[in-house]
Order: sequence, then structure tokens, then C-alpha cells
Amino acid sequence: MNSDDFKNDLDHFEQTCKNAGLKVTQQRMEIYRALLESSDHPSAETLYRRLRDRMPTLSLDTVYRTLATFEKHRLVHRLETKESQARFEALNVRHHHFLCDRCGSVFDFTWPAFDTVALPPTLGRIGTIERKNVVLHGRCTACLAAEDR
Amino acid sequence: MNSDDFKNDLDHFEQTCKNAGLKVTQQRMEIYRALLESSDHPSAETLYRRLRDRMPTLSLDTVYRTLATFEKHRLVHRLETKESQARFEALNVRHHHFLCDRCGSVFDFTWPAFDTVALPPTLGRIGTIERKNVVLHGRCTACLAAEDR
DNA sequence: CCCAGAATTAATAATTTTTACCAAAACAAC
DNA sequence: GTTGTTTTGGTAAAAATTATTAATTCTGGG
Repeated sequence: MNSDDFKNDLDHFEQTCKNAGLKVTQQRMEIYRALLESSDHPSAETLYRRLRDRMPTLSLDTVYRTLATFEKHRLVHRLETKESQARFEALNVRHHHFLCDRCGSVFDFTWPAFDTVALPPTLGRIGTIERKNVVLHGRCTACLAAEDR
Repeated sequence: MNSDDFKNDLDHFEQTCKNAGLKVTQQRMEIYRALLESSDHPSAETLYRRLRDRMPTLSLDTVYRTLATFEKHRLVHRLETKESQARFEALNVRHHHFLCDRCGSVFDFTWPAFDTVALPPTLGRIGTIERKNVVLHGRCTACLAAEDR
């Protein structure tokens, strides 16, 4: 992500907060920024540890509470994983997920061809679709390399 | 699922247990059967409640332990959801999931057209793929009907 | 610049989910 | 039958998440 995008995201964040009547506090800013800067879809705990350097007084409670607030206002997205700890990502470009079954890492990717495939007709009876996501499972390159030793 | 398929699944279950050196106990049988009979991807707690009628002495501990054992031997599959409680399904035909964002229900569907789409080339750098799954989000018909009132 | 209201903090605790422990009993498989 | 695995019951612990309360801090709007 280049610095312009970054600035835009932070602007969008401020705007969304204001629209929703949310105050733009230091903590909310930093938590959102940390999510933008992270590509590893951190959990609340991870974010907390990551931010304590910059913000020694930050409380874990605030991280959980803030993430829940963000989620409610669609600023962040809670990932679906099998792990016990929930993972989050800042909500920007549409993408899909690759999950490494060994180390649990999550990688993003885009797949334009997928978006054009017609959905199976049976879905009409199931419900209305608002989001389509692909989840791939496998081994990430790092784990593959580690296993070859 | 017709009763032949069902029998086949139970046979496959017994065979897999034996291959893995797992004893075919009453509890394991019933837990697996309950999963085969369920289309709602129940959690450990739900399975426990569901089975207590037939098996009053079953313990929750056993359900968790057994599901973990099954998962290790690839007899069941732990679903990825945002919910706190993990959900399980018996592992048979390949399918995708529709999640209702309102009531949390999970519906299965197949999508042959999806399976033929070429993956984006960028994935080569990420890792090797073992499973591809689509997760759709939306409102199930029941929730849509309820909202129209 | 000030004020009201919102948000955070600290410290603790409760809840929920999941897993673990033990000794005793049950039971599947050979 | 014997053996070794598994379940049970009861309890407990760990991990993840949410809540409480009062005091303090800070944002946003005037």
C-alpha cells in the first residue's frame, strides 16, 4: 500500500467515525492504523501487544471494545477461521483468503475470474447473497520450505 | 441422503477407525451418526444436547475429545465461522457454504462451475492449495421472510 | 477556550468455550 | 478372557471474551 492510499484510508476512517457519531480518539486511530499497517490479520491480543510500545496505557479491554465497535460500523471485518482467537482486517479492497493449515497464516489474494462465474441456481432457494468469498487451504511457501529440511 | 449412502458412510467410518487403530465405540458411532444425520453443522454443545436423549451417560468431555479425534483422522471437518462455538460436519461430498449473517445458519451447496475456474497465477508464490471453498454471506429465506413482517 | 458527553482506564470478575485431570468402570478387539 | 483403550464423573483449569464500576481523560461542538 502506498502512502496516498494509506492517507485515504485514514481519511475514510475519520469520515466514517464522524458519520456514525463516533469520536476519533487516539486509541481508535491507533488501533485502526495498526490494522491498516498489518497484513497478517492480527487478533485482539496481537494488536494489543503490538500497540503497547506506542501506547503503554492501552488496555486489552479497549482493544476488544474498539474492535467490536469498528465491526458494528463496518470499519473492520472479523475473519472466519478455525482458530479460537478471532482475527481482524481493515476493510478495504475486496479479496479472498489463503489459509496455511500448518502455521495458520492468512494471505490475501484477488481473483477477478472468480467474480464473473455465475452462481448455481439452487441458491435462489437458500437466500440472498451479499458477499462472496473464496477460502483456500494449503501450505504456505515458508512451511513448505521448512518441511523440506 | 438415502439409506444406502448412509450405510456406506457408516461403513467408511468403521473402516477409517480400524485403519487408524481407533476402537469403534458406542459413543464414537453415535457422535458420527448424529453428524451424518444433521445438516445444520452443530457445535459440540449442540451434539451433546442432541445425544443425551439416546445416551444419558454421555459426557461433554467425550464429545469434545471425540470430535478432536475425528478431526485428526479427517473424519469430520471443523467449519470456519465467526462464531465463538466451533461447528462440525461429517466429511463426505465436496461442497461450499452459505452463511446467514442474521441467524448464523449454515447451508451447503455445490457449484460445479466454480471448480473449473483457473486459480490466479499469483498463488504460486503464496503456497500449494489443498482445498478450495467458497463462503457466501447473506440472508437466508427464513430470515428474509421474518424481516418482511 | 470551555463544557458536556463520550471514551478510556484500572482492576477485577464473570462468562463462555474448550481442554485437562484422576481413578474407576466399561468395553472393543484380538 | 485378557489387554489396553475409552468413557465416565466430577472437578478444574486455561484461554478468550465481555462486563462492571468509578475515576479520569479527552473529543467535538459551541
